[in-house]
Parts: sequence; C-alpha cells; structure tokens
Amino acid sequence: MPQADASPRKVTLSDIADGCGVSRATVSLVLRGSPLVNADTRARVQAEFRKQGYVYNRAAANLRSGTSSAVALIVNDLSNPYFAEFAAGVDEALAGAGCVTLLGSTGESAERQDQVLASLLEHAPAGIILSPAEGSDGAAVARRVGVHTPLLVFNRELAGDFDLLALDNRHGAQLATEHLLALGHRRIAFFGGHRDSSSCRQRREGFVAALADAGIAAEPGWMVETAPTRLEAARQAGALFARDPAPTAAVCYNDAVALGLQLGLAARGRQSGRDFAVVGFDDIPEAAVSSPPLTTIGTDPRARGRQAAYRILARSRDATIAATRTIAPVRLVVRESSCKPSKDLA
Amino acid sequence: MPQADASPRKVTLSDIADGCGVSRATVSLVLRGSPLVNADTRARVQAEFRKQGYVYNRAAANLRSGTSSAVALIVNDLSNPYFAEFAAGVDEALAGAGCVTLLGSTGESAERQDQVLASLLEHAPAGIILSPAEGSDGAAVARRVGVHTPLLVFNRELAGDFDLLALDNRHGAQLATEHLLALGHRRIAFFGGHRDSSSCRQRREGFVAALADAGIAAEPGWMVETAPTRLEAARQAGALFARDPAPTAAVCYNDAVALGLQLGLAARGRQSGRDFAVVGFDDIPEAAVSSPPLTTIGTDPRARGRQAAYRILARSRDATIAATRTIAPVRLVVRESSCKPSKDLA
DNA sequence: CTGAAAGCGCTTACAG
DNA sequence: CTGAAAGCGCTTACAG
Repeated sequence: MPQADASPRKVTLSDIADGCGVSRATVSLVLRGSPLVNADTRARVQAEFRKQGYVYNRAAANLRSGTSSAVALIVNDLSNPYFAEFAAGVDEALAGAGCVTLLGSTGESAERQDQVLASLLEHAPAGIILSPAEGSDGAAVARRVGVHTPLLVFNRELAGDFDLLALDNRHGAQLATEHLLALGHRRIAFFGGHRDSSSCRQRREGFVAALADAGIAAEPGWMVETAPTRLEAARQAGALFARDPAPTAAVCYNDAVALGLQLGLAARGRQSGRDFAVVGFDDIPEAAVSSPPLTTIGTDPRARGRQAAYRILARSRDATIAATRTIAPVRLVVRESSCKPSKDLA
Repeated sequence: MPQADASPRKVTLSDIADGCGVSRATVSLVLRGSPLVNADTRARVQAEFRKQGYVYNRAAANLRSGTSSAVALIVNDLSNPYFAEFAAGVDEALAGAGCVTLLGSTGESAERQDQVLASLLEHAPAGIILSPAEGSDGAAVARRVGVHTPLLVFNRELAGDFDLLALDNRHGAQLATEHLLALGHRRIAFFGGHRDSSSCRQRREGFVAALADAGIAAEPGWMVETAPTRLEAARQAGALFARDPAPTAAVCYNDAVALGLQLGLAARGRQSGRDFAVVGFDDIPEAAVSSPPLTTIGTDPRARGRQAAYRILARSRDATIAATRTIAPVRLVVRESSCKPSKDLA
C-alpha cells in the first residue's frame, strides 16, 4: 500500500480553524457553503484556505457522513472503442455531478470480474455500472455486490432483477438486414458474436425476423459464431465461403467483427463494397475510416454512458427507485461503400 | 452527494469482533494477514467474515494509516484510441498492485484540467499520471498538485521539474522520414499537430534532421499545422496541394491526423498508397484497418501505460526517488500499402 | 498472541 | 451564528 508523502504535513481543517481562531465545526460549515456562517467569518476562513493551501479530504468526509462521491465503472476492455466512448460519456456526466470515476476492467473473464467488483466495493462507491463479462452469473454478481450499492447493468442482460440499460439490438439488426434486402441482397449471413450472449441472441432474432418478413428463411450455415473481436472475425471469414452458393452480404454482430471481416475478405482477394456487402453494429469511430467506410447501426455510446451515469446517480440518491429496463434506440448509418446493391457486385 | 444506502446496515470490523469474541485489533490483524495471529483465531475470524458478508472499508483504513490505494489518471480524451490503450495499460498494472484507477479527462482544456486535478486531489490519490492539456502551465500544475502527491507527466513535456515519461518523438519522426526517403520520395511534407506542443516540435525536428541527412531542406510551406484530430486533418488536406509542385508524401503528426489526411485525400480524388504516401505515428489499432492500412511508428501505448503505473507506484512508496525523464523507444511499423515507392505513384 | 485506548480528518447533533 | 463533544471504520502503538 503506497504511503502518502508526509513531508511538511498536510493541512487539515483543524489547521484552518486554529489559523483564524474559529472552531472546526465552523470551518466545516464554510466548506459546504452553509448559509449559517457570518459572511465575515466565511471570508476569513476562505482566505485561510488559500493561505495554507488547504485540500479537502473527501474520503474522511464520506466516512463520517456515510456518503460516497465515486462511481465504479467496469467494462470488458477499454481498448474496445465502444467501451472507451461509453466510459468517456460516464466520466463526463459524473464529473459534472462532482463525482469521480473508479475504473475497472474484466477482459471478458467472469472470475476477474468478481475480483474487480470485490476490489472496487472496498472503496464504497455510490454505485456500480457494469458491463457483464461473457458467462457472468447474475446470482454471483448480486451476491458480491450486496444490497448496499446500486448496480446498473449495461450492454448485456444478466439473469436477475437488475437495473438495465441496453440497446435495441433486435431493431438494429432488423434495420441492417432490411437495408441489405432493399439493396437486392437475398443470400445474407449473420456474422460473429457468441450465441449465448444476450446481445448477440437479440441481434440474431432481428436478423431472422427481417428475413422472414421478406419471405426468406435464414440459412443456418450462414450464422457464423466468432469471438467479438477483429482478429477472430478475420480468421473466421472463410467460413462464409465454405459452400456454394455463398452469401453476398453479411450483417455483423458489431463493428469490430465487421472490420475484421473486411480484413478477412481482403486476405481472400475479396473486398467489401466491391464483391461483398458488410453492415456493422455500434458505429464506433473507426467505422468511418475503415476500408471502405462501414455502413452500420449507430448506438451513440457516449450518450449511453452519460445516461448510465445519470441513472446510477439517481438510484444512489434514492434507493427506493425500482430497477428498470431501459432500451436505448438505435439508427441505421449508411456510408457510401461498404454495401453495394447486389446487382453491382463483381 | 449521493448517500450510501443504509438498509440493513453495513457490517463493520466491530461486528466481526463481537461475532467471534475477539478484539477489533485482532480482526484488523487477520485482515492484513499478520503472522501474529493464532491460526485458530484467524480461521474463526475468517469464517465470521463470510458469515456476515463483511466488506473491507479501504477509505477508513487509508484515513487511519495515511496510505492511499488509488492513483489518478488524467487524459485528454478517452475516445482517442492512443489514450484508451494507455489507460487500459495503467489500469491493468494498478489492478495487479491492488490499486484502483481514478479517471479524469480534460478535453485539452487547461482550465478543465485544473478543476479535474483539484477534484481528484480531494480523493488523496497515491499519485497522479497526467497527460497535460495543450497550453498547460507547469507552474500552475505544480501549485495545484502540491508536494504531497507524486506526479508523473506523460506524453507531453511540461515546464518544470516533473517526472516525465515520453516517447522518442524525434527518433520516430526520423524513422518515418527515412522510410519515405528510402522509397524514393523527395518532396515530403510534415502534416498536422500544433507547433507549440513539445511532441509536435520534437517530431518536426526529427523530420527536418532526416531530410537534412539526405541533403534536402524542409519546405516551410509543407509544414502544415492542424489540431491533432481526424476531422481537422481531413479539412486541412488541401493545404498540401496549394502550390505546384506538391509533395508526394507526408509524415503525419499522429495516426489520427494520418487517418484524417487519408479521408481528405479521398475527398480530393486522391488515395494514399496510390498517388500519395502517408506515414502515421502511434500505431493505434485503427491504423491496421484504415484504407489502406497505415505505415506508422509503433509506440505500444498499453506498455507505456503499464510503465507509467509502475513508476508512479514506486514514487508513491518512496518519495525520495528523484524525478527522471524516461524516453520510451519507438519503432517503424511498415504496412503494405499506405506508402508506395515514389516511382510507382500514379 | 490478544485487548484497551487513541486517533486519522472530517460531520453531526446539541448547547449556548 | 459558533463551539465542545462524539463518532464514521479502521490501524497503531502500547500493555499484558
């Protein structure tokens, strides 16, 4: 445990009280802007703050008052731009509310997630925003978090009575599929993701429903599972072309997978937009600069982050607020070239 | 200030002591794995922890012992993949050391940076890792941080006696320029960044030096300033082609700028790799999937993040460690197509 | 090896 | 409007 440097000695509230001949209680009232304090006294105390270079010790205050000014944010991986954007949104909103973000990451490991939760709980956060790692056990999470800390689950569902902020996955996949259908595609794959994650399941449902509406049955051989990463997707691209006829287009689980698929296609001499159509999901910043730019489903992760922060702050202020399921809307983002009409494909 | 939910009441160390008929001191010793405690007593206490669902209150412990288990990380913008990777590295290393990451972001505003510093300091972090916002005043930062909290400046220099972790910007730009020279380019631009940032200045120096080594004088009109963002870079691409002859290649301030330049070129009917050569800096994950993939300078931001975390932990444990300047090595990452030999350009 | 007491820096009733 | 006292949940000497 690192030791705080003790040179000179930190200035405390007592030093300020002594310095201007008032009690610590009065200084504390000034600190929190109480109107009970004489304007004159207040000014003297504030001058003393500056003079001695006082720094408020929020941990001590929180301990005494039973409050907390930190919120824990646990994501799978910050290097995933979707989570980075989400985290930026959370931090932005928390900072605006005078709270600080405690960061944690699980790397998609449920075991690691349990450790991270345990570690962050020791800091007594006002609330926890959690994107569950794959294979998370809702009961284990609930047991670990206990009843004292409000928890908001985002992104993926978790079995149990949790506050949830999710995307409209089904509708998004439906929009993506309808876009490809409108361009004339009939042989469409669903590429990437793990079937047992709720988000992947919902996106697949939307995909299948949109096809069904067009009188098309989804071809099981074209529902390809991969880890939701660029690398894995690139490796699995070949699975789409194992048999003849092959699909002419794919709705991808997310943008990372779509970008990986583009790479995998290139490795096989194909090119998305020229001889294969690709639609992503998330609209991460990379989607706009990929080769070619990616048509995708916009989810506005930064706004989702802000939304999550507001929600958890509200719950931490009023523990009687019931858990709710919020489904955030999504929209189709069409970019010039990752999807061509099927008739224009080489 | 959110209130911690008080339903049931949190289990404290006293509850455990009462529960198994020992003193609080003994429980505290068990908590910290002291060998002084009888194995039997320890087992009884640990059973009681589980039975009552005890959660350690680290803030209280830190207050009493004058330690801290949090490190503050302040970046400009998490949605910049370079910082996201860096943050992931910091968090990984801190978690491994039993510490937690307090996140802050400045959005490149020195004023906001001062607020964020003030807010995070109230949580008494064991140390601060800061990427200074553009236009930061070293003296102001030093004044705000005070003498009690070790500070590590990364990425950009800040006037004053600070612990610094920076990249070998000069060498990186030199490598990039030499690569273009080796491909036969002679009219090479330096594109993007703000001249007053130390990193940009150093990269420009390396660029100019490499050209000089090849007997070429840098053309002032081809040193183009932009904000270090994709969007601004895309907007300014035209500046390279304002006069005849135009450059055939550009060393970019960073990958974000390089990706923006690629977009800007495309908007002008040009294409990097086909009729213009582009080299980036950072090797963010996007570089590998851009159109075409980007030749760039690898800086391994995640490893830099880990390095920063280790450094600040060491300083927080031993305040007598002197401030040092660490310059991390960089390397050229050649990707197939963003740079063509000049003779192959259309 | 274990316990009683003091104290970290703050806030909170309660008097005055 | 201000002060003296108690206490948040822990750790730290100091006795025994």
